[in-house]
Order: sequence, then C-alpha cells, then structure tokens
Amino acid sequence: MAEAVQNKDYEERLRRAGVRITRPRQVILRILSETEDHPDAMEIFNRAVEIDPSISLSTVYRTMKLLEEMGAIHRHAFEGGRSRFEQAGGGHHDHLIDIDTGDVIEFHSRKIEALQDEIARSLGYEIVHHRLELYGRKRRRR
Amino acid sequence: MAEAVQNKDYEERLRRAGVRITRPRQVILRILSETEDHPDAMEIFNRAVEIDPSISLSTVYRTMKLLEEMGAIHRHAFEGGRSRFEQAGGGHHDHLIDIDTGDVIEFHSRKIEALQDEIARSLGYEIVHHRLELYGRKRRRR
DNA sequence: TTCAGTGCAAAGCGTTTGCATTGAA
DNA sequence: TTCAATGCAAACGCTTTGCACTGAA
Repeated sequence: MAEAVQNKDYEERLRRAGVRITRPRQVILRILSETEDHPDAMEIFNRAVEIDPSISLSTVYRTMKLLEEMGAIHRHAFEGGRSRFEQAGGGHHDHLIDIDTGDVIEFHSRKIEALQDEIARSLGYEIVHHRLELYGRKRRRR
Repeated sequence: MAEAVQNKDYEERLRRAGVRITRPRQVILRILSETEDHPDAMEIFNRAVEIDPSISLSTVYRTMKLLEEMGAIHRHAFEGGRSRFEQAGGGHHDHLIDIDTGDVIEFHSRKIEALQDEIARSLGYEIVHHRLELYGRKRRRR
C-alpha cells in the first residue's frame, strides 16, 4: 500500500513538468490522492463528475496518460477489459485480485522475484518487467 | 511445449461434442495442429486464407471460442491488445515473452507455484488461477 | 494575449453478434 | 431435408483523437 500521496505533491510535479493545473486536473488529482483502491477510468470519471459535472471522460483518460508518462501512476490490465490505475511510489509489488469483488491486494515476494530472474537467465533472457497476478477467492473460515 | 496435436484428435473431440466438421474448421484445426507458436486471431486468419480464401475472421473467432470452451486451447491476454492462442494439453506453464520479437517461451516453476499458494493462503485467499508473464530481452552474448 | 487543455463527437481496435444464406449430416 | 455454421456488415466496449472553443499563465 503506497502511503497516501498528497495531491499537492502531484501538483508540484506537474508544475515542474511545465503543465497547467486546470480545474479538471485538480479534481482528478484529488481523487487519486484520496484513493486506496485500484479504480478504472470510468470509476475515476464517476467520482470526478460528482465534484465537477462538466468533466469529460476524455480528460480522465488524457490525465491518466499524462501521469503514467510522468511515472506518477501505474496502469494495470487485469482481467476484465478495463485498465485500472494506482499511484506509483509504493515500491514494486504484485497483485492478488479477489474474483468475487474485484478487490486488489498488493504483495511482494523477494523469493519469487529471485526465481523469476533465475529462470529468465537460464533461458538466455533478461527480464525487463513482469506481471504476476493471483486471482482468488476468500477462504471460507472454518 | 505441447507435443504436436494431430488435427484428427481435434476432429474426434469435436465430433464427440456433436459439432459439424466444416471446411473452415478443418482448415483452422490443421493450422492449430501444425502451430508451434502462440498466434493471435489475425495471424490464424491470415494462414487460413492462404489455404481457403473464403474463410472469414468471424469464423476464426467463433472456432477459437468453441475450442476454448471445450478446453482444447488456451487464450492469453499478453501485452499488446490481441489475444493469443495455444493448444491446451501440455500441462500448466507460464510464459516468457520476448519483447523484441513477440516470441513466447514456456516455463514452469514448482517453487514459484508453491510460493504463490503460500502467499495467497497467508492473505486468506485460495488461488483460482494466476498469470505469470516475464517480459524480457535476449541477453547479449559476451 | 497565447496556446495548452478541454468537451464533444467521431474514429480506432480487437472482438462479438444479427441475419440471410449455405452446406454437413 | 434440416438446422448448425458461415460470411458479411454492423455493433460493442474501451480507449484515443480531431477539432473548435476556453481558460491558465
């Protein structure tokens, strides 16, 4: 879990990148900074519209792309079609997706990462990035 | 690498499932049985058209869906938009994708699988399925 | 004042689907 | 003969883009 990022931090980064801090962007940044989950564009759009009804879905997508290129957020293509976003900055981790609720739990395994490197090396490859997603269901308490 | 599957095997399974062995299906089954790689629908379509120019892309998709539902093939959503297919039956494995060529290398790690189960269990979950994809580049021979 | 950013509608892309026709059994 | 399967074109779901307008700097 990335520690909550202040939207001021985002604004600061954007300003430094020479980007204008417009009203729609303020709204989206605020949503992202308050977000603990992994929302998709439509979800972000819905939350944004409640704050400012004039915001468009295109702007959400454009802003996400901007933030992604700045390395401020990560985009994930979990199963289900839509891309889902999360704030960057919490260090590398993988995901366990609850197939009943869509909830995402982050985890990290140094051991698995080491094994991945080992496997890639033995196949003559160098890993550039990877994707490890566990799709599961809450274990019934017995 | 799944050992080459004879298209006769596919035909047999399809017949038992009560579906008609049409000309387009024969063509697609032949392509799949001769395939060593992980082609996408368009790739299969292109190969099919060379054998029978009247085949349509819809039929490729419909046939892939049919085979998938029968458990005869697996569909993978690697990076890059298009779904890619492979024959089922080679036992579970994960994938290393060459980011320069798109080539796919299959691998399996009992250790990684065990660690995944352990992690899921410790988070109170039961894994239904997972996705482990390594995206890499051939190591420069030195 | 200027031009980056916006909303809107349209396009793009991979995939699916409705429908009239065809061909396997 | 019958109805499952096909080809075609249109629709779909998510995402991107062209364009004229707007508002941050």
